[in-house]
Amino acid sequence: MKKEDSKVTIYDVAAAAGVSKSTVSRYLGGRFHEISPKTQKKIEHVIQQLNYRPNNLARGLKGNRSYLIGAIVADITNPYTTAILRGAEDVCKQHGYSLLICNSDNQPSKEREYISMLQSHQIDGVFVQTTGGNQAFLQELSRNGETPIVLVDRKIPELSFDTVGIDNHHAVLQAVSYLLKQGYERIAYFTEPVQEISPRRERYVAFLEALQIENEEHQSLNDIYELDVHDKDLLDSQLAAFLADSKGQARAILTANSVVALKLILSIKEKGLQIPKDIALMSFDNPSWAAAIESGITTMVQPTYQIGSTVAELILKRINGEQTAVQTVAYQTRLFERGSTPKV
Amino acid sequence: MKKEDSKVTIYDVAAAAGVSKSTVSRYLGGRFHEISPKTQKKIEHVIQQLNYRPNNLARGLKGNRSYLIGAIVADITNPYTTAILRGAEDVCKQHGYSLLICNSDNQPSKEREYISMLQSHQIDGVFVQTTGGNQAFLQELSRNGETPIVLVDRKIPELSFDTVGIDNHHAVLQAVSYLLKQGYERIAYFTEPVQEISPRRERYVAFLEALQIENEEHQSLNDIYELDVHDKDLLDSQLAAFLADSKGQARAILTANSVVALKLILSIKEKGLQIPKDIALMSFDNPSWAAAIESGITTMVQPTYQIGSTVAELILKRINGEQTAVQTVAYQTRLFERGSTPKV
DNA sequence: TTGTAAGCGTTATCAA
DNA sequence: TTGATAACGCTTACAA
Repeated sequence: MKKEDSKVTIYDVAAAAGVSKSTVSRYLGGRFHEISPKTQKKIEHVIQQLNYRPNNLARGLKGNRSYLIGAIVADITNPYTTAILRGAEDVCKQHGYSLLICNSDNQPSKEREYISMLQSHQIDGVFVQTTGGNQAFLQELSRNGETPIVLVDRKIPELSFDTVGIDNHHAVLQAVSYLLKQGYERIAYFTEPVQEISPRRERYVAFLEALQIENEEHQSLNDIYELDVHDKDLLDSQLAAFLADSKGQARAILTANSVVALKLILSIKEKGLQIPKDIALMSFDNPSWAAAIESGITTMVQPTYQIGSTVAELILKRINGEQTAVQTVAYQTRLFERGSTPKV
Repeated sequence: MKKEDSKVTIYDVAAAAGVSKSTVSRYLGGRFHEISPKTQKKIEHVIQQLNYRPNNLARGLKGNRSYLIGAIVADITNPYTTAILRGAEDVCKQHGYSLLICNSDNQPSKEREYISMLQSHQIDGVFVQTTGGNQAFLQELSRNGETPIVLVDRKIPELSFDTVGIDNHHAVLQAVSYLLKQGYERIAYFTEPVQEISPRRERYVAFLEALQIENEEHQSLNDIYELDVHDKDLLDSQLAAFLADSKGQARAILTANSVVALKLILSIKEKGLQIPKDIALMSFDNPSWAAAIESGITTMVQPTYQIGSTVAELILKRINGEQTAVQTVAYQTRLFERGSTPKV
């Protein structure tokens, strides 16, 4: 009944079925036309009996495939991230792949360590929401192991990797245009440090451009605030500065993501102000709580699940040898209007 | 300069350094006292030069270690889950282990498939927030491969696995006692279907008990509502039922987790009611948005990060052969008072 | 201190 | 339709 030796191998199956390893291997590989129906039945039965599971390590060593895909994300506790992972996971599972998930915390050094680790595990592909600090390592990973790499959310212009994200430029234009149309005279943009992170930069640039296009009077650089979500004092003072400067105007804030939005909401409430009466608010991303705060927070929705599944599909295609040209997929966003941005 | 052959192996390093594979292997294993300083330097240099990374598949095949730990969670998009993963990840990384993350969606069939998959990957250990439907599979995994298994959040009484979670009984007593002390006459408990999921059952039982202990008048079974977070109509009608039944009383709702809380908040708002004026609210877990809704939602905080890191530590201990008795770690929770449960 | 050789569990190439 | 046998990249006796 119960095998007491710990691991049952292909050899045990072969012995029990009275055939050779090769035949069992053929069975495992699904090459049934090379096996007589009788032995096939027998092997099937023995595998059940022994509860045999092929060893992926051995399989990978021989076949140069690990059936592992790496995922390096900036912050796994961000709902944007998990939604993407969810999409990727479904596709991977469907194709027999598993996800090795790594959290870079936006630190290039951690990202680098994880790249190494993933390389050791012989991952068949990887997608990374990059800190931007490891171009050489990524390039080497891609070149040396021919490992397909897909960038999510954040581009690296210098490297030609498949990239999946949104049309940031268009999204910001749409957001600003909407806010202006709602009648806001003064619009600020609150973002995490722009640095060299592409979506942040694209949104930043687009924001400036949007104001210029839409309304000549808004050509002020001062309405962009870079903040660290962990530095509450800085956030508070920046909010205060904007409030002071826009006194008496119909004003709105656009935030670069939901984490910034949440911090800002707390700060606004602490100041005893109300959304949208005292200040309107709109945010990128569409966290679950967006509908539940005040009369709802208007958001710019990214198709996160689809981004994730597209990423996985691209990787799998490359793994399976498809040689299409490097591509960038930019999804359109959707403006979800809620109570935080009423007409003034 | 640039090796054009894709993978550089231990053999390449050996050749380039003019030594044998064994010597390089000794270097990799950190057994420096068995190598002359000169060759050590040489190997070190060559490894740098060639950018060599040991192949984990080969290493694992030989040494019977994959340096992989599996994580089967119910829902990766739940902030409770990601906080735990975050804790586990930090510990794993520190010890050279990587996390293979699997999302069961609370479906036993998916959980089962993932158990198989993880087994194939020869994971060195696994932690699972189990659906409860795969006891036989878990037991077999544990027995057959001697793979350490740790249960998170949810127990399986029949199986003797290390388990990490919170003291649900105490937490509920504490919550109910607090609400009563705040002056609420009528307290309802909203939970996802209790089924055989241990924390749900424990909280359920504790809730009944708490009412009996604290206040004889509350001995009504009717104030427990089981709902499916995807069935909005059901939730709406259950809320309506409780509201109708408790008309005129000072009333509060305790929710079993933050997902339920959020759905409930939406439903309450839709009905045009206010928190806490019309109804008080308190929830298990402490999602980031708890502070931002209305005057804040009072929560029962679980030490999620610590739960995650404890889980990983337990697994690693077992992997490293520590033979301590099976243990259950139950952390205490902390009541975080906010505006949703004022004194009446 | 170093090298040789066997073996980990597979798959793939050959013969039979 | 099957079965030997040689890899895959590494670790680990055992020799030298």
